[in-house]
Amino acid sequence: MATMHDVARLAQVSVSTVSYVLTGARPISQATRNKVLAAMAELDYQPNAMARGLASRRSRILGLLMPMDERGLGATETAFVTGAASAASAAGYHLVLSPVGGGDLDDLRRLATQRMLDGVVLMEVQLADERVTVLQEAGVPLVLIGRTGDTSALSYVDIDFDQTVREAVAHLVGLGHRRIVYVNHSAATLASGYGPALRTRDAFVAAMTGHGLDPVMIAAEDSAAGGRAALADAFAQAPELTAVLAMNETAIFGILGELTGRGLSVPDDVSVVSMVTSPQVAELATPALTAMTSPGSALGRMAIEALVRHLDGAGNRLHQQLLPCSLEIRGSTAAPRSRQIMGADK
Amino acid sequence: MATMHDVARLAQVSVSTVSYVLTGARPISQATRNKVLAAMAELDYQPNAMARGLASRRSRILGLLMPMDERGLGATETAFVTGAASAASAAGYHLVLSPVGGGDLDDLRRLATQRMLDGVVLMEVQLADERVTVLQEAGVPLVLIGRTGDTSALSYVDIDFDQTVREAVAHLVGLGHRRIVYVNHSAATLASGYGPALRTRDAFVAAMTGHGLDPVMIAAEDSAAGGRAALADAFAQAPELTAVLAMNETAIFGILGELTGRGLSVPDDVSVVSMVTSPQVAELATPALTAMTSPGSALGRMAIEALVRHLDGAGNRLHQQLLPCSLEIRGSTAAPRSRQIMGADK
DNA sequence: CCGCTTCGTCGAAACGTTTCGACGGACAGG
DNA sequence: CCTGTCCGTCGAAACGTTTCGACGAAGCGG
Repeated sequence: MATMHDVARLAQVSVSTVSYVLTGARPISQATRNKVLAAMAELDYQPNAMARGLASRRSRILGLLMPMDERGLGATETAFVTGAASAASAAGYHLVLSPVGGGDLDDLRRLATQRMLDGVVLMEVQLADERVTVLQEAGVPLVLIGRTGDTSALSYVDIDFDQTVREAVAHLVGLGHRRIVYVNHSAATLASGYGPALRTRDAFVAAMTGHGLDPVMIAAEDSAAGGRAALADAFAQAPELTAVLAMNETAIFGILGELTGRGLSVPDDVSVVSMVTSPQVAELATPALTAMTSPGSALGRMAIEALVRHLDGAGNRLHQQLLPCSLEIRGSTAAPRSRQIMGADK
Repeated sequence: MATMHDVARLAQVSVSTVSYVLTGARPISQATRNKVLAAMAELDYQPNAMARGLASRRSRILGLLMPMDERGLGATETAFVTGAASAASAAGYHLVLSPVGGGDLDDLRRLATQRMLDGVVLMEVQLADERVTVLQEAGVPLVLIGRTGDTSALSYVDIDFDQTVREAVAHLVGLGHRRIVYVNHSAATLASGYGPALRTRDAFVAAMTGHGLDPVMIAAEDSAAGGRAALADAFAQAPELTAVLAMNETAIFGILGELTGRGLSVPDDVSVVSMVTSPQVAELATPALTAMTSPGSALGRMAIEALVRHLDGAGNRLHQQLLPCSLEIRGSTAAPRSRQIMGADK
C-alpha cells in the first residue's frame, strides 16, 4: 500500500503537491504534474478513502436507502438503482445501497450521524415518513424519489402520476371505452399513506370526471389472489366494464387469471392497462400488457444529479421535478367489441 | 458534533480512556466507565467513522456485490440481502450493497483497493468470475454466494443443487411420473458458465438415470416467449410428457400460458415444479406452483457470518457449505391421469 | 515488609490525507 | 529599475480516532 509520502518522495515533490495534483485544488505546472502522475502509476498508488474522508470531511459516498421487504425489487426499482449508480459514478461519487427495513431507524440514524454519507437519496417515500425527519435532524443532504405530504422544504423527483393516469385514461377512452375500473393498491396501503396510491386515485377520479365518466376504483391486495378478488368486486360494481387500469403490478396477474377463468378474452372482451410497469413485466403476460412505463433510470439519475449539485455547488435551491410514465401499447388494449362506439376518433 | 476530546474533558478522563470504554480494548473500572457513558449521553456523542477507520485500519463496512441487470431482483435475491443485512448488523458491521454491473470492474477494483470495505460477499458468481480475481488480488476477504469452477481456495455458501434436483425428481417420480422434462436457462446462459444452470443440468441427468428414466432437457430464454417455445420443444421431444421441472423462473409463466393454450390443465394433465423459487412468485401462478423454495435468507446470513468470523477471529479456515432448497407442495403437481401407475408407493 | 504481577489510566505517536499560510521567482506596469 | 501580482510549491497543522509504552497503585506470596 503506497501512500502519498511514497509518491512524493519518488517524484521529488512535497506531499501537498501530490495532493493538489489529485484534487486540483491549486494549480500545478504540467511538468510537476507529469512527474507525480508517473510516480503514482509506478507505485500503483491508491488514495486511502478513510484518510481522505477524515481530512476533507466528505466521504464522497452517497447512500440510496431502499426498503427491502420480502416482495423483492421490481424492474422499476432496479432501474432507479442503476440510473442512480451510473450518475453517481460519473460525478465521482460512490453509491451504496442500504437496505433499511422499517425497524432500523436507529441504524439509519447511526449511519447518517457518523458522517459516513455525504448525502442520501430516499426511495419509496411515504406521505409521512419518519426517515425524512431523522435525516433532516442529522443534517444530511437529502433528495427523495417520491414525495412526502409536505414538500415545501424538500428536494424530490417523482413520477407525474397525474399526467400518467390522464394519458392512460385518454388511451382507453380514445379506443372507445366508457366503463373503466381502476384497481389500486390495498386499502391498508392507502391508509398507510402510500403516495402513489393516493395520487393516482385522485388523478383517476379527475381524469374520468373530465371525460364525463364515472370513476370506479377497487382496492386490491398485492397478490394474485388479491387481483382475482378485485376483479370479482369490479364486476359486481360495474358489470358492463370493458377496461381495467391497474396500479398494482402484483395483482394484475390475478386479474388476468380471473378474466381467463370467466371466459373473457384480453383485449377483445376487456382491455387491460398496467400502470408504472417495466417492459420486462409487461412481456410476462399473454398477451403482453399495454403499460405506462416508468422512467425509472431517469429518475434515479436525476435524483443523484440534484444531490451532487447540492453538495458541490453552493446552490441551496430545492430541486422538485416530476416525470410522467410513457404509454407503451402492446397487446392488451383494443376497442371494446360489445357496443359499437360513436364519436371516438380513429 | 462532539468529539472524543469533548467527552474526555467533560468526564475528566483522558481521550484514550474514552476510546477504551468504547472499544473494550482494555479494562476500565465501572466508576470511570459510568462517568464516560454519562458524558457521551449528555453530548450526544457519535464516533466519527472516518477517523475510526483511519486509525484502526478497519472500516467495519462489509460490501455485498450484486449484479443489477435490467431484470430486477427476485424475492430470492432479496432474501439474501435481508438475511445478510441483519447478520451484519448483529455482528456490529454495516452492510452496503454495491450494484456492480458487468462493466465496472475498475470501479470494483477502486472500491476494494481504497480500503473502504473490510470484506466482501459476492452474489451471482459465474463459474469463471473476473470479480473474484480482482478482489483476491486486492487482498479483500471474500465469501461467495454461489461457486466458481475452482473452489479450492475460496469460501462460499451455495444452494445444494444436486440434492434439490434429486428431491424434486423424487417428488414427481413418487407421484407416478415417468416422462419428466427439465426446462433450464438458455443455451447462452449455459455457455457463459452460469453455475446453477450447469449444476442442475448434471444433477437432473443423474437423478433421472438413477430412477432408470430418460432425462430430457430443454434450454429456454429467460422470458415468457422463451417458456412457450421451450414447451413446444418439449412436446416435440417427448410427446407423452406428464411433468415439467423448470429452473427458469421467468420462462415458467410462458410455459403455463402455453399449457393452457394447448388445452392442457395443470396439474391434471401436466404437473409443474418450479426450482429455486420464492413463495411469493409461486403464488402468482394459478394454480400456485409446487416449488423448491430457496433458503435465501439463511444463505445471506451464513455468508456474512463466515466473513465476520474470518475478519474477527484469527481463523484462516475456509467456509464451504451447501444448503438444499426445500420442497413446498402447492397446487401444480398431482399424479398423472393418463396412464395408471404401478409400483409407485402412495 | 519487600519485590512482583495485575489493573486502571494517561500521554503521545501514529493513521494518510487536505488545506492554510508562507515564500521565492517570474512577469507586468509605471 | 522598482514594486506589486500571480503562480507554483513547500512545510506544518489539522481531522478524530486507536494503540502502544509507561507508570502509579493495589494486591499477593514469601
